[in-house]
Amino acid sequence: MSRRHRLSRSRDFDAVYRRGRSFSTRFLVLYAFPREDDREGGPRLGLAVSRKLGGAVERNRLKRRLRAVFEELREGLPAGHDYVLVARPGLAEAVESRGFPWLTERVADVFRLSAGTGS
RNA sequence: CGUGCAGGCCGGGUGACCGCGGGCCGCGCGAGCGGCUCGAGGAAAGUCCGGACACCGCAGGGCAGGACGCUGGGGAAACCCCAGGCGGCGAAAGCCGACGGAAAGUGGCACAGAAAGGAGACCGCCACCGGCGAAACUUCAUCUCCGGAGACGCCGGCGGUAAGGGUGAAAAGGUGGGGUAAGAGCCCACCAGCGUCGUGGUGACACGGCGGCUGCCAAACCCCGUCCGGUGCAAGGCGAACAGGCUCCGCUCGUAGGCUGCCCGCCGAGGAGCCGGGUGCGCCGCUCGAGCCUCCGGGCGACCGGAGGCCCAGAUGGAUGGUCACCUCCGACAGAAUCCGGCUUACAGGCCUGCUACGGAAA
RNA sequence: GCCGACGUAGCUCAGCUGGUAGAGCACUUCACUCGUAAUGAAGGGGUCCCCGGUUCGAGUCCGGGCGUCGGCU
Repeated sequence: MSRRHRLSRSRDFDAVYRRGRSFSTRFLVLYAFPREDDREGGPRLGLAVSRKLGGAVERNRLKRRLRAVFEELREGLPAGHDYVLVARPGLAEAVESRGFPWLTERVADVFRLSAGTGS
């Protein structure tokens, strides 16, 4: 997942949080926001994994897996959108016990929610 | 071989496909593409010590404050390491120890207890003096009666003592003997501690002789010795962006203010507050360093010296992942953010070397 | 990443120079009331965050660990 598909600036995060819509499930919260200046570029993702989720190793591993999932799903997402995916407590343990395909499904769920409302 | 102890090391590997960050080279005006190569740890952690480095205009002196504390050595330094001493634990190998000074001063030792440290004593014990005492006892005088003195007991006085006394964490060196009216390092032997002299050792200290007489607490204040300016890469530098108004203090009397707390000393023309506006970005610092590996030499060792070789993460929303296969069952703690040296804490499993005692086996 | 503060009863906090832990609210019981509240009286409740060390003795002093909350771009 290259840099052009990530959110890289604090102001981008602020914009998504403040002006985007949010969708939540048991383990994930997704903020979605359509960019105004660039409607043709690919979707971009930012991640938020707080220290409540665990230590640095655990949080890094979780972020890698979420990026891998995003990479799989990216083709099916609408262009010109910025997303911030927030992990909720318990997600890391759930992934450890239920495996990567389960995580892929959960992320797909929350993205379907955002697509369903149409933005 | 098993248990125990010490030291050192590893802490997933191989292959396939799809991906990520840095550097170099090539192509392209450019976004980028292709190739090669490198890409987390022994603790990267906690941020507990010590530095390097940077800024605070120059860091100057003193006080205050803080840190450390057996000896010698190593090291840039250290709440670090090595060797040794002393003390404690263990059957041993070995392990642990903030381990200067209580004979400089101040202070504390609750409750209990007579007393918690320079007071000398509440009870008790003992000598002497005085008074009282029915009988018995000893002795003097006596023919006998009567009587005197002693001993003993009680009371009072003046002294001597610290052996003993419910207590307490701790009781004025300990144990035994002599000695005495009763006692006491008063004297003696041994032991513990202190001082001093001698010998050995660089030294801590050890051993021996002599001497006097002895509580504990400095992780209580403190004394002595050594060391320390503060802040921290969110330090700091360059660029980009914004650069308006009001109020108060002061203007060269070195005053306002600054140089971490105070004083001296120095600098000294701007300083403080409120509202508004901008930034919330790019580049540098940023990784070659008290560096790593091998060999040789010195040293018990920490370590030092020399030669040769190597380049070993530099991200900036933050890079190692996903899917598989095999290795009989693959697994602990855990992720660089300026960089080093240490300490401490966490850690499945496994390997190597040496040592000790006990058990077993073989020769 | 760097720097700092705190942890004591169910809650909010005291506890100075080490001597055996308290206050307010809350809780329980009783009294007062027809009943409740308020008030009054009595009472219960603590690994002083954890592990070591110094000391005769540690909530207090000294190390180490854990947790919580702040500040700095």
